[in-house]
Amino acid sequence: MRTEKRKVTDFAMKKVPSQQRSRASVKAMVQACARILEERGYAGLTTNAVAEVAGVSIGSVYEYFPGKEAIVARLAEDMLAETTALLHGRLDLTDHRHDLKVAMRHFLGALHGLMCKHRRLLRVLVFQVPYLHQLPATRQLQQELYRVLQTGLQKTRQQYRLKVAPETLYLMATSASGTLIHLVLMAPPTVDGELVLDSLATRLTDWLKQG
Amino acid sequence: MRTEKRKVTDFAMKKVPSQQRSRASVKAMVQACARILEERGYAGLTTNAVAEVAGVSIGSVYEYFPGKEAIVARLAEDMLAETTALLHGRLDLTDHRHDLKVAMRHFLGALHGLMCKHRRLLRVLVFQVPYLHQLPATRQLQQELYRVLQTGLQKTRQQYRLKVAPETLYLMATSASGTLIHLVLMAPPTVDGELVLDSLATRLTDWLKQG
Amino acid sequence: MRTEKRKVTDFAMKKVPSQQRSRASVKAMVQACARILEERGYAGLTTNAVAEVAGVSIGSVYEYFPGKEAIVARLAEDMLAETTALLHGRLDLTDHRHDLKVAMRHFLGALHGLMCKHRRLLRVLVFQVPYLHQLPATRQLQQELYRVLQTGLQKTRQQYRLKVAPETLYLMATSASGTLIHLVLMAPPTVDGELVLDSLATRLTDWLKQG
Amino acid sequence: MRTEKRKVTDFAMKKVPSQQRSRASVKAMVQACARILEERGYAGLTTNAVAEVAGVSIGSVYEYFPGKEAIVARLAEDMLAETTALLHGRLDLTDHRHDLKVAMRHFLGALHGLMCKHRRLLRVLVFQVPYLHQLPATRQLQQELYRVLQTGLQKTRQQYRLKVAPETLYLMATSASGTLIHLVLMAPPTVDGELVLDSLATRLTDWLKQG
DNA sequence: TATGAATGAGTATTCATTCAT
DNA sequence: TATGAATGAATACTCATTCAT
Repeated sequence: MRTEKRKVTDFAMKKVPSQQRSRASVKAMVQACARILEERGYAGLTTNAVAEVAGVSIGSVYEYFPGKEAIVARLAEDMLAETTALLHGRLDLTDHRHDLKVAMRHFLGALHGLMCKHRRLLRVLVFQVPYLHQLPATRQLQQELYRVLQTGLQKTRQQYRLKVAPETLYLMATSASGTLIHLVLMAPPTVDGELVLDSLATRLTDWLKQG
Repeated sequence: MRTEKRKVTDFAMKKVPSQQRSRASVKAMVQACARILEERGYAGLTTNAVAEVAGVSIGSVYEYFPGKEAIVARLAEDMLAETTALLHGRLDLTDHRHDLKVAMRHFLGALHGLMCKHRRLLRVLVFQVPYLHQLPATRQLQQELYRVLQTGLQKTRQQYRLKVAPETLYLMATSASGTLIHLVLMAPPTVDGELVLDSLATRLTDWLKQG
Repeated sequence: MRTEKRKVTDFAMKKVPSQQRSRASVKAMVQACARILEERGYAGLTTNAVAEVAGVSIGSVYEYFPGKEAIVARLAEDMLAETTALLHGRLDLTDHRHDLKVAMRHFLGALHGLMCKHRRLLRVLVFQVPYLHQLPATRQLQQELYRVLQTGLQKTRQQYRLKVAPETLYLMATSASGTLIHLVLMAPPTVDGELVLDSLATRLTDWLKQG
Repeated sequence: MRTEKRKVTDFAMKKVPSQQRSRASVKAMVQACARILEERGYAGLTTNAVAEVAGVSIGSVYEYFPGKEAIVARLAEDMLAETTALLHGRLDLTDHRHDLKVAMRHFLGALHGLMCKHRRLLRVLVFQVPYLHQLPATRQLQQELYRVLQTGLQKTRQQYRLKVAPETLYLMATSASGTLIHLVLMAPPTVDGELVLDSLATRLTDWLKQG
C-alpha cells in the first residue's frame, strides 16, 4: 500500500507522560531539541538526533511525539511559560511606579534580557522554523503580549488620563517587538543595546502621551 | 511538516525506461522481485532487497517505481503477457480439433503447465499479496480468460449447435480455475494431476453439452 | 542451540487461561484480532493494536500468545468450531431428505451463508495471511469438509445405491469449495448467488449420479 | 586539506553564462526557484525540482550553481536590484516635495507595495531560509536602505535644518522595517495597512523633527 | 499476574551530487 | 555543453519484544 503525503502538521503530543520516568524522558527530549536547534540549526534537527542527545531510544521519541514538529511546539510552549511568568512579574513593577517612562524601560529591559538569554535558540526559531507562526504557543504569546500591554497601560492611562487608539497600540506593539527582535538577533555588535532601549522607551512613552 | 497517510496504492511506474541501460535495470528489478517473492514470501519483499538482488541502488528502484506494489504490478503484467500468449496459441488448437473433449484437455493442460512452472511465485501472489485483485493485470487476466473461453466455445458451439447460458459459463470458468488453483497450489502430492485434468475435461465437456 | 534466520512460527498458546478473567481477556484479544483483520487487513495487525483494541496491556498479550500468528491461529480455530457445528447440523438435514439435489442445495446454502457472514474476515485470511495453510485449523477444516461430504454421501449413496470414485469426490470437493470461495470473495455484484448455488447443486448431483 | 563537517555554503555561481541560451537557462532556474519557494516552501526546494520546473536537466543546474543555496542567493540579488531601482526612484520624490510627512508616506508606500507584490516569496525567505542573513544581497539591502534613508533625510534635514542622532536613525530604520515586515507578513487581515502606514509616517516624521 | 515504558533493528523514501554518454 | 541515469548516505517512522515496577 502506497501512502499519499499531505501537509497536516500535528503539534499535539501523542501521549501525556504520567509516570515520573516518562516525564523525565520527555523533558530530556525537549531539552535535546533546544540544544540541537542552537548548535546545528533547524536543518540539523532530526528525530534520531533528539533521541541520541536526550539519551533515549528513537522509539521513545515516537512514543510521545508524532514528529519533530511537535517537539518544537512543546519547546515553544515551555518558552512561552517562562516569558509569561516574567511579564506578569514585570507588570507589577509598572503598577507601582509613577514614572511611565521608567516602567516602560523596565518592561522592555526584562523582555530584552530574556530574549538575549535565548538568543541563539530564538534566532533559529524565528528565521528557520517554517511553521513557527502556526504554533499554538506563538499565537498565545502574541495575545499575551498584547494583553499585558493593554492591561498595563490601562492603569497608567487612567492615572495619566491618557487615551490610546487601537491603531496606535498595534503600532506600538509591533514597533517595540520588531525593534527588540532586530536588536537581539540582527544588530551589529557596535550598537549599544541599552541606549536603544532607553531611546525606545522614551519614544514609546511620548507616543503614548500624544496618542 | 507531518504527513498524513492514506491508502492510495499506486501501481503505475513513475517513469518508463527509454534508454537501453535503464530498461535492463528495470528488468533486473522485476526479476529480483519474482525471486524474492518465491524465496522469502511477500513479507520478505522490501525495496532494499529488490535493489540488492537486482544489483542496482535503492535510488534507482525509486527512480522507476513509486513503491514495491508497483514492482509487483509490473511482474503481474509480465506474467499476464506470458499467459495471454500461451492461451492464444492453445486456442488455435481448439479450432482445428473436432473432438471437444480433447481440445478442452489441451487447453487445461496448457494452463496447468504454465501454473506449475510458476507454482511458488503463484502461491505467494495468490495467498499473500493483499492487493492482487486490484491489480490491473489481474482484472485483465480474468477478462482474457473469459473471452478466450467464450470465443473458443462459440466456434465449438456452432459446430455442435450447443447453447450455453451465461450462468453456466461463469460456473464453468470458476469451477475450472478454482480446481486448477487447488490442484497446483493446495493438492497433496498423492493426487494425480493428469487424472484430475482428464476428469475435469470430461465433466466440463459433458456440462457444456447439457448446458 | 540453533538460531534460524527464518523464524519458525509458533501457533500454540503459551498458556491456557484458567481463571475467568484470563479467559475473558483472551477472548477479547481474539475478537480484537478479528476486528483488526477486517478493518485494516493483515498488514494492520500488530500486537500493540490487538492489545489496544482488546483493552488489555501489551504485556498481557505476550502472557498468553507467543506472537500475532498464534492469535490468528486461535481465531481460525474458533471459526473452525463454528463451521463444524453448522456442517454437522446441516448433515442431519441431508439424512432426512429424500431428494439428493435438495439436500445438496441446503448443504451449499448453509456453507455459503456462513462464509458471507464472515466475508471480510475470510477475504483477509484467504488472500493475505501467509501461513493460513500451515494452520492446524485449516488442515482440520479440510479434513472435516471431506469427511462430512464422504459420510453424508455415503448414506445417500446407500440410499441411491450410488458409487463415487475417490477422484470424483476430490473433484467435487475442490470444485464446490472453489466455486463458493469465488462466489463469496470474488464474484461481481451482478452475479446472482442463489442461481449459482442452484446450478452448482444440480451439477454436483448429476455428477454424483454419473460418477 | 580541511574537510569541515559543517558544510561551508557557497553562494557564488560556478560559471557566468555568456551565451544567450545559457543566460535564458539560468534565468529559468532562478524563476523556478522563486516559484517553488512560493508554492512549496524552502523544504520543497530541491535541485531536482528546480531543474524540472525550469525545464532543464539537473546536470545543467550544477553546471552553473554549486548548490541550491547559490540559486537562492542569485534570486535574492535579483530582488535586491528591483528594490534598489524602486527606492532610488522614490527618493527623487522626496527631493521634490516640501512636505516631509508626505514624502515619508510615499517612501513607505512604495516599499510596502513592493513587499506585498512578493509577499509569499518574502515570507519564505524571511522565515525559512537559514542563511538569509549571510547572503551578500541581504547585507547590501540593509546598507542600501540605510544609505537611502540617510541621503534622503540629509537633504530634507538641510531643508528643515534638522539634526538626527545616529541612534535615532537606527531606531527609525529598524522600527520602520520591522513594522513593514510585521504588516506585510504577520498582520491579521483586520488591520488596515494604509492607516498603519499613515500613522507610521506621522510618527517617524515627528520623531525626526524632535530627534 | 498485569502493566506499559522503553528498546532498536528494520523498512520506506528522499535528494544532493556525479559521470558516462 | 547538455543530458539524465545512477548513486547511497541520511532521515522518518514502525512494531515485535522485553522487563522493571
